[in-house]
Amino acid sequence: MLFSSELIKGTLKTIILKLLTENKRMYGYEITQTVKDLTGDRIQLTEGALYPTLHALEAEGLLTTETEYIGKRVRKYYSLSKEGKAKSKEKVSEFADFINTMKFLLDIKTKQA
Amino acid sequence: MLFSSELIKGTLKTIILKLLTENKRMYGYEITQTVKDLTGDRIQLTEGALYPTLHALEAEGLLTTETEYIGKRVRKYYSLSKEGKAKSKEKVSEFADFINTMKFLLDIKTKQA
DNA sequence: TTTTAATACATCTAATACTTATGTATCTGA
DNA sequence: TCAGATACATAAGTATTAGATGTATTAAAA
Repeated sequence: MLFSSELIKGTLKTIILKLLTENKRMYGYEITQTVKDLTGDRIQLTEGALYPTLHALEAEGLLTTETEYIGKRVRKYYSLSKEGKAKSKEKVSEFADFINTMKFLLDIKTKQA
Repeated sequence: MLFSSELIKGTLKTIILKLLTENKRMYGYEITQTVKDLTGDRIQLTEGALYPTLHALEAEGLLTTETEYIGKRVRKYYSLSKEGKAKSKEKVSEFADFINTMKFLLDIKTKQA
């Protein structure tokens, strides 16, 4: 990863939930590629982090799954449950607050979208 | 802490280095109070996290120390070494990039300073 | 045609960082 | 006088995750 991995710690769940808010359903590999593409290779999720996190989110009842076969290959799609949608908003909002707090603390100017 | 602690993970060194860039010298307790004040109680550093980190930064050669007595009480001041100053810029800059990347990824609008 | 790279799932170990708990001691104000 | 704040610090336990490894299929290149 381009970013020191410590930085990304704690943001993985938020990233996954947000992506699923916008894409309805995604599978693991797709998530890694989408994040890679959207961040210009700056964030590359490792499988060792991704899959345990997906399983954890599912166990928390935030994600539901459906399995499909593409040819002989299994593909497992993840979607947000109702609670997942609520949690997603909450997490993104918390992260936005965090960014503002840190911007102030570190006196950072960010680009405006 | 108001922020879920996972969010703050990986930012402690950056916060310390940045504060020392602006204050020349600070002692541990002062750092915890300054962060608490500047963030409106949203980030409260615990001593169990702070002191090991200060010692680690010192061991890396990024900080220098001087001990003073206030009455009979010891106070240990930390300052940035030359390498520490460089590292501070680097860390803050990396974090700024990280924020921009995450803002884009999560589609967040932040307040401009 | 074979073999390499990409797709796609997943687990395990070791390292790291942090929280929580604990410990010591001084100073100040009610 | 004694509780709360100041001030240092370590230790044990928890959690996260990078990196390694494993399995298998499919597509593309050599």
